Amino acid sequence: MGNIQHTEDKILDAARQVFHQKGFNGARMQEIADLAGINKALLHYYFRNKESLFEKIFNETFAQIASKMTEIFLSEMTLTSKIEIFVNFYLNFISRHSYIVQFVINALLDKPDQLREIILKQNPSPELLLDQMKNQLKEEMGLDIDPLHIYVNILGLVIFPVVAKPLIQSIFAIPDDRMAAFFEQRKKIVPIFIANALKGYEKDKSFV
Amino acid sequence: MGNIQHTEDKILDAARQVFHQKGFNGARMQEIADLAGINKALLHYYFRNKESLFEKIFNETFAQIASKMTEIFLSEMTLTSKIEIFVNFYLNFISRHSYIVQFVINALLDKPDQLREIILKQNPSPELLLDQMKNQLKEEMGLDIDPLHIYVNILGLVIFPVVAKPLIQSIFAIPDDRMAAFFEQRKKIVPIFIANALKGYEKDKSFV
DNA sequence: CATAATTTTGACCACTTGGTTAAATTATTT
DNA sequence: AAATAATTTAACCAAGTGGTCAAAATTATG
Repeated sequence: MGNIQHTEDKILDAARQVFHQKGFNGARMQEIADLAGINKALLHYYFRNKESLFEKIFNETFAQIASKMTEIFLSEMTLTSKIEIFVNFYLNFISRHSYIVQFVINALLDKPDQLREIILKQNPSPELLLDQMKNQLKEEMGLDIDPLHIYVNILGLVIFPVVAKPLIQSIFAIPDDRMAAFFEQRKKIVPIFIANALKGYEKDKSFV
Repeated sequence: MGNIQHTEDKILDAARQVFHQKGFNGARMQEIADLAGINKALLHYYFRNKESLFEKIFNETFAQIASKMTEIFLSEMTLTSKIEIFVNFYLNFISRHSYIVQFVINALLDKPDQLREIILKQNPSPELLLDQMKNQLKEEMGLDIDPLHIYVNILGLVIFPVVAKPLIQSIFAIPDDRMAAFFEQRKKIVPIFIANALKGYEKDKSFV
């Protein structure tokens, strides 16, 4: 029947799939059109250009992963629990949608300046996240560390392995099944790793 | 004059610069030629195509960072010292050559399959690195953990922040000088973070 | 010096790609 | 039903890109 909702959704579904798999540069407008079962001109009828279509997909994707992070870290739990839940959730999420991490990192490296603008528009509440973590570090563990370090460390431990996976597999010649087991182990090892690390810092000494 | 060494080196210098800054897809053969002060046809006279030129640059770049890592971790020191030295060296190295990390990650995401082949040709000694770390974990700390986790954790803590830098800066609206200070702090915080983490694991309990 | 080999160049080509245009089809309004 | 608006299509275009080729310039060789 060619109502708008129908066509626009088909386009967004197709664009999501292609952008996620191939990134901005690798994606072809023709491929998105084909996948949506429409003409390339119609694609430009609905979305002015590649940039704007990409921006839409990037926004929803980024919001998807950022919102869960915000939800967990703004909830009412001990910091240790939050970290354990966060790590578990993301390692699970990532193992089912590994392309999403690669998609975001790829976009990040490809067009950091455009992303800056895009992300600023989303306007989440980053200060809240920092304050909350800072308080919990101080009150629950007696630590005076810039909370940004902790966030960055957590994310590095979770995200980096996914990005580096192909490299690691090549270098150490690890078969797929052992690699899957490796990522499974990380759900146990990483939260302990972080908890230990925090426990070990000298109390009441500033690291900022 | 026009001896081979001269022209070929000029090409490689130009290619290195352009590939490092813009990655494989972003690089233009014309730009490399211009930067080398030669004709585009001459570029193809010396290097069959873009792929082979890129491969050459990637190889030397990757070897450059991998060799230092091998050197440190195969040396005769306690594991704790190695980690501290490694983290310090790489945070310094990266702060002066941040594009190199981005270049490798970018290549990794862009063409993981080609990289697999390229890296396999380099044939370093990854098993040695694993064995050495495994022994030191066991003998110096009484830990029975897959050493790969530790390497991945270390690299994640060092590399991820560099890749995510623009994202972090946007989200938390951090000015350049505070960001530089942040990376400076990491030289102190990260080695402690890792050392604490390892110290905290229960002795003689297997985590593999 | 003449001839061959090597290096360098300008012009050119095939192909990809994001984007446009004018016409055709379908839906909506009067 | 006629006119107007919205949606869809086929054909086309301009710019960019990696790569080629034949000829010219330079260098090496007998």
